[in-house]
Amino acid sequence: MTVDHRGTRDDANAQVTSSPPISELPEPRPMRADAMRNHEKILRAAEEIFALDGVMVPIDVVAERAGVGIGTLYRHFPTKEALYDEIVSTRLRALIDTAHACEKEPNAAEGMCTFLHTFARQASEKQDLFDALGQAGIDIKARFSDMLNELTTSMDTMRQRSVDEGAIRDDVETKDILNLVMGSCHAAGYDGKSGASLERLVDIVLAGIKTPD
Amino acid sequence: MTVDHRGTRDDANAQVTSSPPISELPEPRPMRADAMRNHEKILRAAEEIFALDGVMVPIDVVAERAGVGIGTLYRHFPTKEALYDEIVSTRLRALIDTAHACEKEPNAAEGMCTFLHTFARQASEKQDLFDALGQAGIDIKARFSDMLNELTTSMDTMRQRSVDEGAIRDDVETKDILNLVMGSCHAAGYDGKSGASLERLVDIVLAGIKTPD
DNA sequence: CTCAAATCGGAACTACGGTTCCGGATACAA
DNA sequence: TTGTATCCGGAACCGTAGTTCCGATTTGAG
Repeated sequence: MTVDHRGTRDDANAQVTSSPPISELPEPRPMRADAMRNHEKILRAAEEIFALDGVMVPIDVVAERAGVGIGTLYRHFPTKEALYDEIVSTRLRALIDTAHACEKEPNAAEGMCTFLHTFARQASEKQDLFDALGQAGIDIKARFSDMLNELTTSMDTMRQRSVDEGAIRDDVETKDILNLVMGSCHAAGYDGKSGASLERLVDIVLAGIKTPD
Repeated sequence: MTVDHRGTRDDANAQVTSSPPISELPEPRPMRADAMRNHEKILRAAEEIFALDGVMVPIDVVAERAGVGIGTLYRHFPTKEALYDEIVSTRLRALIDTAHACEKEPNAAEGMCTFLHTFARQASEKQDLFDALGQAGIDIKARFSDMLNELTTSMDTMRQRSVDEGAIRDDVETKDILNLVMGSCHAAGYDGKSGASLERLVDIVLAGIKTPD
């Protein structure tokens, strides 16, 4: 916790050696071929492992899976969290895009339905996403607060429009819906076969929030 | 993980010194007054702290709160998990009793409703209970598997009877309901004020599982 | 009051996960 | 081919949390 997260490492700066105020772009050199290859390998390994085991996996497991040493991993990502950020924010971004797409659906309630199903599937397939969204406490959420805001804002648009349509009740908050769906993911997750049952659970939530009678 | 959990300590055995087969109760001596007092203090402190902060609190925090040293704590409970067990199983027991009581309700669906509300309130007030029920993975659940079984069995009776009454849909599993309600607790928990909103969330779940139309 | 048994307290040990450091290997420009 | 800037690997280091150990203290029977 409370990590600095700034250039203690040679990330991609430290170019200018003398004459400070020259504002030319000093072409930071492309990165060696093997380094680039390793960067990719690490990213891919992290993606798989985080998806399967969540945030809690020891960092060296990722390194091993990628087939590189720990030192190498840390050369490319200054912190475990930095690596984690990379993966999760990509996934969050995709989710946000989906949300924006669903917003455009003429029938708001239908858009919401579509989105929640996608959301649930994503969260239950990618353990790391699930962790970021629910489990792990304040600190990890704070890290993605901007994206999280964008997501809930988008969801809230859908929700409000659905309420206006008279499709869902007006006394449910967006965050509630989100957490209810997370509950579904949790339930489905422990079964192993997260297939059909997840769909069913999300439908239950949808049934629960729709306008009575 | 994988703790022995058996008498590496002087818990309350080690009585017979010679002549093994004498089956008299060798009165293990009542425990000194101060020891008994400390035992109580530890239990009370653990109850409060676990309720507030969950399973993750360092053990020495509990000791400090109880006003005893770590050594003393370990004299009374051979393991952090042992202490944790004590607290959680008490709470689980109470929950099970409630479940059995609700089972007796003539109107099954109503009983279920009552139970779920109690359940939700308990889980959101006692962080440790919440942890044991949901969060923390396999290992911690295994520890309470017997009680958990008793609980879900009782719930399943209610559920089945409600289905027979035609009150709730027949394609929802008990565990699903449980996890949905846990989702509600999670949602309510982060607000701080877990009061009214929790009630509402549980009602949403109930609305979701009731027979359509 | 006296003393041994029981108990206390916390320093020290262990295990584990994140991070740093640096000698050795490698890529690639000249 | 050669030289060096860059990169690699993993041993070592640090902080955290659980647990053990043992000298100091306290209880309570005689």
